[in-house]
Amino acid sequence: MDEEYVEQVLSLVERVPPGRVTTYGLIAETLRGTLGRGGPRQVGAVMAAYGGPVPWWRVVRSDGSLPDSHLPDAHQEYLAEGTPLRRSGSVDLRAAVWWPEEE
DNA sequence: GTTATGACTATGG
DNA sequence: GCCATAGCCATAA
Repeated sequence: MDEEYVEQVLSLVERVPPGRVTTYGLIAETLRGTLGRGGPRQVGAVMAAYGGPVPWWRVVRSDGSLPDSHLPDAHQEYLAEGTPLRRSGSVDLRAAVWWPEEE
């Protein structure tokens, strides 16, 4: 099944360094390069189903804002990790974005 | 095969 | 950066 896809997604999320974040689209593109399938929405679906154990707050939308429901928890983690935030509470992507390949 | 749905993205305002 | 709209990938009914 898509167990492999799930494994890859979670693996990448776990690799994100503290204080940095990545986006659904970046993960999706990386996996599309290796597995040749999936998309941002699939990554989101995987996170919704299996994202519990991993640092899901380090995965944000392409504009730096977060999924509606996670703001309170995520904000707390960002403060603890020193993730660059903007006044609105969204992440400052320009400073915090992390590309899976650069590790 | 067609529709609806979802932790999405690109584009225009 | 935020809002609305259109497009995308995969799954389910």
